[in-house]
Amino acid sequence: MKEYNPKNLEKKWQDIWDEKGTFYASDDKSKPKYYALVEFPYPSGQGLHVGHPRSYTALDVVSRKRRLQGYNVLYPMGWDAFGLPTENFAIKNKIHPRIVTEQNIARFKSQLKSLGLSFDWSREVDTTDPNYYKWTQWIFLKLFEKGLAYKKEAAINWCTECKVGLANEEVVNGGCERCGGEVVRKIKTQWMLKITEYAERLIKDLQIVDYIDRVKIQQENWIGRSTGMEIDFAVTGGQPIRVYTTRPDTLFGATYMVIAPEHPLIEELKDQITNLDEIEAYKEQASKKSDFERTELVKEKTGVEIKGIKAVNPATEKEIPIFISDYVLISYGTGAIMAVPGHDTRDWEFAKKFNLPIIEVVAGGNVDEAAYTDTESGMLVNSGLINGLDVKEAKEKISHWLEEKEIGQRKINFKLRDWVFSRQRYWGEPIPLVYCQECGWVPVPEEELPVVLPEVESYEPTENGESPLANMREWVETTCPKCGGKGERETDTMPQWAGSSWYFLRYTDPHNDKELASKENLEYWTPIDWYNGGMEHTTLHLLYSRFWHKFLYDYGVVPTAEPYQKRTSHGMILGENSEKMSKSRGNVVNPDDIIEEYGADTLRVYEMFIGDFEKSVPWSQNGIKGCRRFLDRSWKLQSILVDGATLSKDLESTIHKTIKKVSEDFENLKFNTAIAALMSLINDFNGKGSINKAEFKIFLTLLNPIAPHITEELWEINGYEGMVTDQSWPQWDEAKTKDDTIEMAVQVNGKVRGTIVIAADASKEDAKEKAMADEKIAAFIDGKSIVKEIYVPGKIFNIVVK
RNA sequence: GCGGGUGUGGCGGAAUUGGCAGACGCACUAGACUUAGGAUCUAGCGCCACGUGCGUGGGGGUUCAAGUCCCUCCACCCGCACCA
Repeated sequence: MKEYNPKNLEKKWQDIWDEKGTFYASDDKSKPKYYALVEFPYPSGQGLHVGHPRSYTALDVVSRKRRLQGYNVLYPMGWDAFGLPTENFAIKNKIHPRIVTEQNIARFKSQLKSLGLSFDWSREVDTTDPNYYKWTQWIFLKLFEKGLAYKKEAAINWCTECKVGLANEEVVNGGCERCGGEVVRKIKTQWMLKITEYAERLIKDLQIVDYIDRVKIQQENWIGRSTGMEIDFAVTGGQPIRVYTTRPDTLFGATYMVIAPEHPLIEELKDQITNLDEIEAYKEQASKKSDFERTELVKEKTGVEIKGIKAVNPATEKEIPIFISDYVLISYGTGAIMAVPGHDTRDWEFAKKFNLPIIEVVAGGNVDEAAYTDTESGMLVNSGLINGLDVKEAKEKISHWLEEKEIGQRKINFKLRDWVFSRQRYWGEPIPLVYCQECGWVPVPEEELPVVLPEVESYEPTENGESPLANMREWVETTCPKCGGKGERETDTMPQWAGSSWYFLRYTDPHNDKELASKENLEYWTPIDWYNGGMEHTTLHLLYSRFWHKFLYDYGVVPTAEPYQKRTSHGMILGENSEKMSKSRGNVVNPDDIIEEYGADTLRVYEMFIGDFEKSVPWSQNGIKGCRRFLDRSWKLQSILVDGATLSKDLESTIHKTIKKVSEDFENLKFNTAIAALMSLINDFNGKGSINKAEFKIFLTLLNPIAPHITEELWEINGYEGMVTDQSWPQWDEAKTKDDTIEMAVQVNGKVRGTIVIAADASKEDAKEKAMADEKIAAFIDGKSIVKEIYVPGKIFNIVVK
């Protein structure tokens, strides 16, 4: 028997698969299709992380199994290659981001190939390829055409030292990550996409897809639909302030108002405000904080009363003070709230600090101690016309009253905000618009796409916060496509999310230069049958891509309302010390090293066996060794291999059970227990001392999706016909998975006191007879009287005694 | 803070969804083989006070029966919109 040498045999099979195009999806549409998708990676300079293969191997297992089941499988891979780290690396090392990207992709690709993943490499896509981003730009133009892209002022993080716009991640403790300089929020006009227009459908259509619950819940909460009221509060000497509240029932308890520091009211009423200096100083301070910092409850509430103006509570008709405070965000609701300290925790804390009156309007708690926020029980008090009602009734009645008086209207609100789509960066898709003094923003004609990124020497940020492209006057200055006059190109680029919002469509027809993909191919391949990816993409990537897909559906480009039929999520792989793997922690494991030492099959088995697929799990070098041992034992089965075309009697039932277990576990992300079942099967083979060819064949086929190289090799050297990839998935006979006799636990007063061997369908009488015959069990019953007997056939027999 | 999630041996985990807690693997211990062992094989392996004992983050409850259901408390992890 040859030795198991993964290094040689894995390369051998990878070359064979490549040469034969074994895993190319066919465009022959007569076969049933299966589209499996994993998130394409950002090809970072660090190379592949051991976390990547967890997801990729999982759906590789599913894809390989589907092929054996006769499906035409599309399992593609590509590169989400625009992005900040590449650009920063390029600036720092004076290499063009194009070159950096190419190098990183080459590295990633060779690493992925060495894992033996069954990707269809003929359909590889790269978001930075002009032939690809042509269509990203095309989609943007369609969004623009339909009025879903618009310009709006929005805040960016601005480093006052480097004079650069920063990503949130580049802001560390309020300072610039690179220079430590002060970071403020600077207002810039930015392109926005109206994802909020799709908010309702993005929630509703979660009902028609099969996503794991926590993904659905997180998306729903992120979209944050709430029903409430907008209510106008009169202001002395000015226009009324409109607030949004989900608790109109507490209106009588509103003892002051708070507006966000950015609220336009301050500008409007600045002539009447007597402490404008103080207000401006507070605004200045607030501009330095992110929304996240501002809403943290742990910190002390801050704010300033706006002196010189007052609001009037429309229910009590009392004058109440108006504050500005940074705990109210301009981006949610109307940017102003009615504060009800008795029944909102944040308002309560603010009221305590500024000594404002707290009025109880829902009885049930103690508003001197804490805000009473319960909406289930509790009755309205101190509330005029709604006294004595419960919260639900009160909401209805006060809403009606406000509508009649025309000072309030019902309003559905979303936490979801529109998508800030501009970046002042070089390494992204140019936004294909031209600004003309005469015509305004004009789209670049479709036939002129792609608008290619200009190749230049310097892509460093500009002094004033504009994109690096703004310095490239030759590129910027153009003619207006509409009137032919002078025009200037938009110099902001798209965020990295753009390219990843539709990449899965391109895989169906990656070389098409007429459309983003042909109708026939989209009809055949979409929707994606199974999409696996990280939980960290649940609220952004997943939502953005669903939004684009729905837009394309409305536009008539794609045939389905939802892109992904099924979505699952894998847990993170942590370092051996249970902390997140990172260079700075020094706990990074490089998959190349594992493949070098143990082989790709061992790494694949390990990543699938390591633990519950959906949970995060620490890396373990010892665990790797155990998985290599499993493959060694699989290899050594050859030494006990004998002839035989049918399953031997004593292994038949075990094998059928294992086929069932493995088949089902692969469908349910339970790769760990599937592998455990295969390990047990090996133990059974070794226990018996021999394995025949029919049995070995099934074993190899079951193991193949997880460990494809070793199984092909064993298939070949033991004289089986063809390749494992040409076989069909084994079937199990349900009848043969059922045991005739079982060992049943017998309990006395709920505690197991012994077991009996009994027919699976035995009667209670049989069970009792057997149980009483058992000395140990009998001893526990002896001298006591039987009160109750619970017999659950096939499961348990419990005797209750007194 | 808001939203989501997770707590089971020394470790990763399993448990047909209310029915024998600890499958499978790692680590460890003993033995075999061996010139050798970080190889291989065999056996053992939750805890202790060794009992009709205890045990699934803590406390309480429902049930003949609870890791699983209910209440409550605690700890940890992930996301928070310009990282991908």
